[in-house]
Amino acid sequence: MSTSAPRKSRASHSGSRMEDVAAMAGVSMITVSRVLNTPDKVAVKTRDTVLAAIKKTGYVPNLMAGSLASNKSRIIGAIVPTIDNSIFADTVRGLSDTLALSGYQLLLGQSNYDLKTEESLVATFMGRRVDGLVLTGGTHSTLTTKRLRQGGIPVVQTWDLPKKPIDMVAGFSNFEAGRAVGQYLLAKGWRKLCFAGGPDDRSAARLEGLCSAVDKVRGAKLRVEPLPAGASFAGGRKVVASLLQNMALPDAIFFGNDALAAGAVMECQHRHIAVPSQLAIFGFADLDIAAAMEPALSSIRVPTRAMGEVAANMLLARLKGEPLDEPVRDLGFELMARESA
Amino acid sequence: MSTSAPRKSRASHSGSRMEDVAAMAGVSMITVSRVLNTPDKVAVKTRDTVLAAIKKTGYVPNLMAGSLASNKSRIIGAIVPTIDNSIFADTVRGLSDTLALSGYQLLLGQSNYDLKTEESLVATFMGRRVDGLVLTGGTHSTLTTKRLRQGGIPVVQTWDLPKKPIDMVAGFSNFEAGRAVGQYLLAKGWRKLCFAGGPDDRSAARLEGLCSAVDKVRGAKLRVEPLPAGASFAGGRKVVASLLQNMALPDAIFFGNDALAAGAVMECQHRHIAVPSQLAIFGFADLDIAAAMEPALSSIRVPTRAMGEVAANMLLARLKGEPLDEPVRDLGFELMARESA
DNA sequence: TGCTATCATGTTAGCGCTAACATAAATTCT
DNA sequence: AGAATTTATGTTAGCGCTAACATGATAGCA
Repeated sequence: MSTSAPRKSRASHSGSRMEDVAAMAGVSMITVSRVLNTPDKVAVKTRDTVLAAIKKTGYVPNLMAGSLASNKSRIIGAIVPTIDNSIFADTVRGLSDTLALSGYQLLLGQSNYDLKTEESLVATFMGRRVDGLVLTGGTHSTLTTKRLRQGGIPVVQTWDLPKKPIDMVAGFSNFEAGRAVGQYLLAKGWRKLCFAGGPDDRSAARLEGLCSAVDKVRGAKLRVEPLPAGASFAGGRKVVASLLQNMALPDAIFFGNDALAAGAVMECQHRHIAVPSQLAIFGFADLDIAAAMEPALSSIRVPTRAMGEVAANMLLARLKGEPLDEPVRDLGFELMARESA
Repeated sequence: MSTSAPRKSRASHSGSRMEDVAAMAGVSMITVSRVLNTPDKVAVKTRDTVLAAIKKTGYVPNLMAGSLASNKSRIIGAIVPTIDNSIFADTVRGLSDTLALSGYQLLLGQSNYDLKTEESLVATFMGRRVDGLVLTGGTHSTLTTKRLRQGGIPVVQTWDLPKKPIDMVAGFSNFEAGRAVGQYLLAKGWRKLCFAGGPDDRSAARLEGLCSAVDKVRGAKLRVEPLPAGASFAGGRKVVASLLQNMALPDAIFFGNDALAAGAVMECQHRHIAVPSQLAIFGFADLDIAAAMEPALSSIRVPTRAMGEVAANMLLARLKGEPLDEPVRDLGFELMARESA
């Protein structure tokens, strides 16, 4: 019989607490805690009594209190430029699925391609004591980088291969991807190339790669068509339309995204421009639509989901204290040569 | 001069704590707390001193500790079937953006269309003491419903109009959407209709609506082509191919998703089936591609992003203690009549 | 000028849980 | 059998912060 003191002042909304369960089961609080966290360390009989008490009281453990006491939140923060872009969504899904298997939750933030926003998200996430952090890309504000280097929590950068990683990396080389596309298009004989992509640093890296290929071939020219962030079919159509209007139709366009590229193909069909003979179109990310449409879209297949999974596994390994053989993993990409280029 | 006792035993990884900042600024901890949470209640001069101390120490407040003490987490939980479907991604984005404006973060969970998974996510989220919860759809396990009704936290259901809402709703009627499509297709003279959609309850509601329209018209027939969850262009192509193979091509198909519908259109183009004269195709969700493709896809425009925004605002209002005039909001839908049907 | 209202800050007492150490009981070993 | 180990449970002391109340200083008003 225990003297369970009734709840004092500041009552929370919540129902029963661990104390109530412990009282009902006739054990101490720590035993209840152990039943929940390390059941193996509790005798089967005791465990069953406690479990019964939990069920009876409808006890829901307060994980925030647990996190504070143990200094482990079981939350991983992830920051993506935007979630309404299916390519990042796939990475988030890979992350979320893998983390869920180990009982971790995902706190999601969107930077909207803005380093300042990312900076404040990182600060908030650190304040919430996330156990780990996943970032998109390799470019961050100096404050962000500094905080993360000092913070002592594991960090994975994805979607690129930064030269000076903060900690771990699960990505691929945007530069090499751009170069591969350049070499491919040039090998096919096209000389007037066009790059139509967003303003972010990963697009920039692909553009650099493309440039490096173009620079190697005499007579090859490159035009850059800057696009706002956020890919859309309509955007792709517009690019073709405006290029045509300016009498500046190139031989081939490398888009920052398959949605843009697909839109461009649609515009070409509308205007009876033959793809690829009159205009070759190359996409990026190898979305579902790329292989499904006609003409099928040539594209770069990127390990979208794998980056999320690998990032999650790297974090989990680190959190378990396992040594990591390879903190920087290049997951590669694949050039999918199809009909459109 | 304050006697700042050095940190005792169980040291956490973290840097400075509120105590250190308070000591440096020569004030009590609660003043630091107020500078952070209710700056208006602190004299400007004191505030500046404290702010300077915060900057100097690089103090990052431990939000978990704050949450525990105040019983407010500033975290909203959201559960979607899957994030890699752009339609839910839009809702998540609306949520996240709106919540961020008020300093709330989003804890994201994926149910994979499984009520048991949803149930355990709800339990975890409640354990984390989220301040509010956003659910997709109106069908949940009885335990989930019970827990949420008792839990006392604000809940918003989205993407449907449940008959017995748990709490608040920001959705639209899938039944009415299905019926609207049925009436539209029938009015155009098509009689052999086909429904190709997923197994979830919202698809089911649309199918019911479609049925109710079909039942009213003599000679109208409906065939159901069950599809796995998860829309894809390739899936849409397959539907047409298999229907054709079985010599069972209907007059019109209502798909559960624009990606499926777009795939179907592509397959028709491939097989030289005229759309809509030989086969009408109707999509759902009015994704970007619907208006951009050719023939443009008829579809149901759904307030994807708005549902997220409205859900967020409902939660925020409730958390501020403002009374809510309309706990159930039907955000409607719009039938976009284009070329494909 | 005295008396109340307002503002600025401080003190006390937890929020609900777990780490670390302590103890008691059951087991193994020599 | 007695010491050394293992297993099962308990006790103590916080994790880092904020609510609630208390206090002292300043301003407002007749």
